[in-house]
Amino acid sequence: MQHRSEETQAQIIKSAIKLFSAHGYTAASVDMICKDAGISKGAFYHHFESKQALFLALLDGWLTTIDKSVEASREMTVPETFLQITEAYPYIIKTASQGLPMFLEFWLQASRDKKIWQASITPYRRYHKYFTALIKKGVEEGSFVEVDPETASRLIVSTAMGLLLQSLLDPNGAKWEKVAKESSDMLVNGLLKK
Amino acid sequence: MQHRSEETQAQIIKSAIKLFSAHGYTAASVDMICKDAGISKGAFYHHFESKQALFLALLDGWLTTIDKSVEASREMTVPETFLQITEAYPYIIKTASQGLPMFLEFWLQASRDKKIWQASITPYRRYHKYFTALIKKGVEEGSFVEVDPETASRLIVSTAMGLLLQSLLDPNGAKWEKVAKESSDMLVNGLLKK
DNA sequence: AAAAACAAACCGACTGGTCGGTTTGTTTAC
DNA sequence: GTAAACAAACCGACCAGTCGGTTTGTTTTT
Repeated sequence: MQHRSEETQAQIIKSAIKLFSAHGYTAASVDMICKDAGISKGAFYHHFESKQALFLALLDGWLTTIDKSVEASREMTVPETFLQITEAYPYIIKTASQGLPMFLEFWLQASRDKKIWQASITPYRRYHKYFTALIKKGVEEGSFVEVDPETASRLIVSTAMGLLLQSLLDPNGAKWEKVAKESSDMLVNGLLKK
Repeated sequence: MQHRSEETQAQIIKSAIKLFSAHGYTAASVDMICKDAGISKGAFYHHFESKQALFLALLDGWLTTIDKSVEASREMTVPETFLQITEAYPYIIKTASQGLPMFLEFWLQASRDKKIWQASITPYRRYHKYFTALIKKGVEEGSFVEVDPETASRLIVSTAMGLLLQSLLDPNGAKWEKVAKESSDMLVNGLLKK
């Protein structure tokens, strides 16, 4: 009986991502999600306590994905890590363009909803801390120029987010993958010691 | 009767900004806006054709504000303009912290609604063009290092937006005014020829 | 091995309430 | 007096969430 249950839950999540992205958290109704997932409302409330609980589950899944990719880069040296991130940008842009409205939705909900805010802010601060430590290590190693790791971390994250936002607003306004690659090159070049 | 009418309209807009920011476009109802503005629904629909029309009016007003500040910097030299922007960051951060969810709301709605998208994308492209031309001029003048003006423009806008976003998510997580100042210093220093 | 007992998964009609928008009637200004 | 400005009652559609009942699969008993 477990297999069917898992499948249903996966289908709900899949439809939820699709519909929250397309219409927003408020506008995407539970009825819509159920219809899209091909299940009943009863099944929905069997798997999730509330609409918000589903949203939090989505957030959790998304964070797990990021955690995995961060974990994967744990073994590398500092410049290697940054090189990897730089090279991953086009891929991120490409894949994020679909999930991005969803990401923005998290952001917006977090700024309004205490529960969602707390679920968002902890991992955000954790990533920031990790990034800052990485840069600090790079500076201490001598592979980076002397910068304030705290600020540099915020700057890098800002760039990534800003580019994603722009690519969301105007997908055909520029070759975003190219812009992303060049932008991060500019940033990293300014950071790496020659 | 014109005076009272203008006052009512101004009150509707004021309440709309407040409530759209606080609850989002969908969640902020016309009833809520009317109640907050201290008017009736009849008065609302006398002044605005629809909820969306009000939203577009808000966008229009916001764009006019930006236009004015861009116009004000038309007279300056290129490095002067950038210096001004750099110094304006703390002010922007400070004032935007309340209006930012509204700004994000525009973004999100634009990614879903054709009408709002068209009202957003034209000025966005115009600003980008203006910014690119500014950097190009700076490069040609010799005051900037050799960069692709297109990319540099996107990068600068990205940084600004990313910082605003981060400050929205975690207002007390950092001294954002300081981070903004330092970040733009980093960027401009990398751009200006010494 | 078959029946009985059980529990998880699921269904869909229903509820109380809210939504954007309309209609109808009243007030206010000129 | 008449037209713009506003108020209030109202409409059908839709919302998140509930609930009594049904199906489906597993475990226990015989």
